[in-house]
Amino acid sequence: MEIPHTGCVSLVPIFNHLEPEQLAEIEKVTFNKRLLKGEYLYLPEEKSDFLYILNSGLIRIYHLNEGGKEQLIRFMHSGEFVGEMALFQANAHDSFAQAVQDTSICVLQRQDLQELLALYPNISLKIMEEFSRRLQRSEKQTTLVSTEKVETRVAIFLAELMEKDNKFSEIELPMSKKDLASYLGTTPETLSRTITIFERKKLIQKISNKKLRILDLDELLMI
Amino acid sequence: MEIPHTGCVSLVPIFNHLEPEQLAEIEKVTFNKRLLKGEYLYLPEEKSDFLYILNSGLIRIYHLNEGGKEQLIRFMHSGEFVGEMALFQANAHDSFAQAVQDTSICVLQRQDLQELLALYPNISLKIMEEFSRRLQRSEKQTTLVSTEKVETRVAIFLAELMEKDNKFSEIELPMSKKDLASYLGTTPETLSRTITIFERKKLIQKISNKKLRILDLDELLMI
DNA sequence: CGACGCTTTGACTATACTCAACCCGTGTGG
DNA sequence: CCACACGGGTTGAGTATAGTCAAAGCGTCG
Repeated sequence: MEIPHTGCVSLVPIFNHLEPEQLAEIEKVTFNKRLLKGEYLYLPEEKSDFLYILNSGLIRIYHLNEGGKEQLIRFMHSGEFVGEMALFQANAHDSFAQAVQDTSICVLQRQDLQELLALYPNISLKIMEEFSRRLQRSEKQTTLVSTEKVETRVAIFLAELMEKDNKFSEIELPMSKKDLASYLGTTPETLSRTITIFERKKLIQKISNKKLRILDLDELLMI
Repeated sequence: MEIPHTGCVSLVPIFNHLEPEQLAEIEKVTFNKRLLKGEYLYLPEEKSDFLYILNSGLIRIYHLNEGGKEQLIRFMHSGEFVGEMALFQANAHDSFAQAVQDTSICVLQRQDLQELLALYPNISLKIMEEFSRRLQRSEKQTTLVSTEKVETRVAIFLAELMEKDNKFSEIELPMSKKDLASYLGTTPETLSRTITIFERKKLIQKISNKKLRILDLDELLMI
């Protein structure tokens, strides 16, 4: 399952300021791990001593509340890392990390990472930047979920997609509606109804299951 | 307003692994800032090049949504730091930081901090640990707010207070009910009603405005 | 083709918000 | 010292919002 020295290191943003020779050093201490669709990278309460960096594929990170309800935290894309909870903090994390496609991952051991950090302090800066981004995003998400109604949350989400991805005002939902509902702190039923309402108001237009056309961005953001 | 070399550095957790001589070095580049109750440490969109470490006092960090509704993010207590958004990330933050008491703060400039990080890599580890904790807390908060109903959120909050602070099952609310409502993603009215319901059910007992006695922790957590 | 899971729609209900009134404690000024 | 204003807190009534449950449609994969 684990094959050393796989060459994924050069692709990783947190290392992209390093010289080729330094990357080669890092290569030597990384391992590769592969997950099939549906398999888990880790489970809550697991004690894990690794930093995982996603090479290719896609990982879905979510919480489960007491009642078994899912809360999607985020997706992890190529180049992003996870596992830091276990590395920098005694506490176990409490999330699930599940591959939604076949996935390839760089694995770095705690010990090796800590040596790297001492050797190349800029790696720390990169990691802190990423943390900072994630934290900011997470705090914003809490604000959205707790102060805005579902319609507004959906509208904002669509508008943000639009900013990244605005080919002819067409956007593609980056996840299933079920996951999106969970991410936005609502249910699939309510999400579905909300999208239908937007369509009736001529704000958007369904193209296919995952694709939408934004007809009136300004009006959408007024909601 | 800003008085250099104030001696606050030795109290700061992220530096507590350093030697006295090293602390003295850091002292030289820190400044002290004082805020009166109600004053702001920073506002959203402000470009700030500083790391702030709270020496004494209390700071309230919150977001404002489009409609002007407040979302309390967290309180910053002695020894905690803030300002990292501006330091590690190009983006401006989007929160307000307001003193709720008279407050004294250590200020470190970007440049100086970066030099310190290069010199003492362990500081990075401390900061990452703290980020990690904050991120975990924030993601958990999102989950709570979006998957649990208000009763449950309040119950969990009280139970967590109890764990820290369980002198004779008496707990003291660490903030006003107004702020607590915002923190828990609800309104003061609903929070008030919820507490009254708990009291009617003999789960808790009001002692004073800020103090409660927990009568039945197990039952409370069943909700 | 059938099974499964995701999605949509409908009807009903629970939950929590809004608005308004009132209470209470504290601090200020006459 | 009292009166009053102010902000926080509580209570009530009415309503909006979104959740639940159920059924049926749709797509995809074996």
